[in-house]
Amino acid sequence: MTEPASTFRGRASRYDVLVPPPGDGSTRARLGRLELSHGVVETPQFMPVGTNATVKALDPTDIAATGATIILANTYHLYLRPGHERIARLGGLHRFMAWDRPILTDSGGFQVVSLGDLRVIDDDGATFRSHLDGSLHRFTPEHAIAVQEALGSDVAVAFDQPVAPSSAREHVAEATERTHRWAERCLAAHRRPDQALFGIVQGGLEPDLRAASTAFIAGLPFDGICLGGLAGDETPEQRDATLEVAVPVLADDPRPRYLMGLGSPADLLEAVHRGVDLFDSVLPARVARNGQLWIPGGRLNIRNRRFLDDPEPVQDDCPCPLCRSFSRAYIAHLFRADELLAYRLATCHNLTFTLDFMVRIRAAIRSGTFPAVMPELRLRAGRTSGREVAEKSA
RNA sequence: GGGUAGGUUGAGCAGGUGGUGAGCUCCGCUGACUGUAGAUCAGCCGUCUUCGACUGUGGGGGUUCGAUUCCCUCCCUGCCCA
Repeated sequence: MTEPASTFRGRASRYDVLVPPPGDGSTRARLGRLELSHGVVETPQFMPVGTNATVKALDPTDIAATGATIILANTYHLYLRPGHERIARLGGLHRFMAWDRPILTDSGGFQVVSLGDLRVIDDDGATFRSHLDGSLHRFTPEHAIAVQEALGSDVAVAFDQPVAPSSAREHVAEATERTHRWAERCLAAHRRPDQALFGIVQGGLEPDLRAASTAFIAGLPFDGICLGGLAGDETPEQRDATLEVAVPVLADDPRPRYLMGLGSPADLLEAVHRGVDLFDSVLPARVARNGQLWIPGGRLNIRNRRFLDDPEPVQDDCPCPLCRSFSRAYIAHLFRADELLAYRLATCHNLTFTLDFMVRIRAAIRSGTFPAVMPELRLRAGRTSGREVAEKSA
C-alpha cells in the first residue's frame, strides 16, 4: 500500500486517508482507514444502530454477515437499562453483547430532541423523564462521558444539543453555543486511554453558524468530527448545502468526518461525494421491520398481496440469509403471519444491501472512478421515498 | 320432529323493543419512517359523478305516514331433547 495522504494519531485511534479527493474539485469523496481499539474500519462506512446493545432482531453473527465492521450503541438507553455500571461489572459492552469489533456510543444527545416532551434542558445539562418508568435522570457532559467510559466503547461522542433543522435561528444559535461549551467539558472529563472521543458540530442550516461551529469543534482536540443536527426535517438540497459549508472548513483536517443519522443509500452517496466518511442510521433496520426491502433501483413493500405468489428471491445476487434461501412469497407470508423470523431476515437484507452499497462506493473511490460512477450508483440506490422504481418481471 | 339462541358492510362483533344503523377490531390497500419511547404510525377500507349522494340490519309478505324494531311465512346456523 502506498503512503497515506494524511495520518491522524488520536488518543485511541488512528485515521489514514488512503485515497484523497482527486483535487480537480469533482468530488470530496475519500477513502480512509480508521483504526480503533477493537479493529479497523474502512471508510466511507455505515454503522448499523444497536441502541439497546443489540441491532434489533439480529445476533452478532448476523450483524457481521451483513458486512458491518462497527456498530453504534446508545449511552442513554444503556444507562437506563440495564445500567452502565452493571455492564462494566459484567466486563464491558463488547463482552456483554458478544460483539468484539468496534463500537461507537452515541452520547444521549439525540434523546434531547427525540424525547422532546420528556426532558428539560439548561446550561449545565438535561433532565430526562425516563420513557420506561417516568423516573427523573440528569445528564451532563461529564455524566455522558462517565457512562460511555463505563460501557467501554471504542469511540465516545460528546454530549450535545441537537435541534430540528427547521428550528428558528435564535434557537439554533443557543443550542450551538451550548454544544460548544459542553464539548469542552466532555474533553476535560474524558480519561479512558483506550477510547477515542469525537466532537459534534451543530449550527443547523444556518451557513454562518454551521461554519463557525465546524471551526470551533475542529479547533478542539477531538479524534473525529461529527456533523450533528442533520438527517432530520431538512430537504436533501438543504443538507447538501450545509455539507458544502461544513466540509470545506475541515478541508485540511486529517480526522474522520461523521454525519450522524444518515441512512438511505441515496443520501449516503451524496454525502460521501461531499466528503463524509462515516454514517449511522436506524433507517435500513427500521424500514425492514416495517416491511420495506431495498433492492437495486428501488424497494419492495413486501406486505403487498402480489408477493404471496412470487417464487423469486428478493434480490438475485444478494448473499444475505433471506435471499440465499427464501422466496418473496415466503418472507411475505412471514410478515403477514407476524412471525419473528420476518424481522430478522428483512433486517439482514437491508443492512446487507446498505453495507454492500458502501463497498461499491469504496471500490469506486479506490479505483479512481468515483465521481464518474455516481449516476450508476444513484440508480442502484433508488429513490428514498415514493413508489418503488424497480420491479422484477412477474 | 320438538325446544332454544341467533342471522348487521370480506371475517368477528357492538348497537338498535316504530322516527336518520357505515361504530369497533381483524383482514385488505396505500403512504411514512434517517445519532430507535417505532416488529411502529397515518390515511383508506358498501357503491357512486366522494366538501356530497345513494344503498344496506337473511328472503318474501303484512300492519303503518314511517319497520332493523310489530305480525305472518320461508331459508340458514349453533346448542339441547327426541
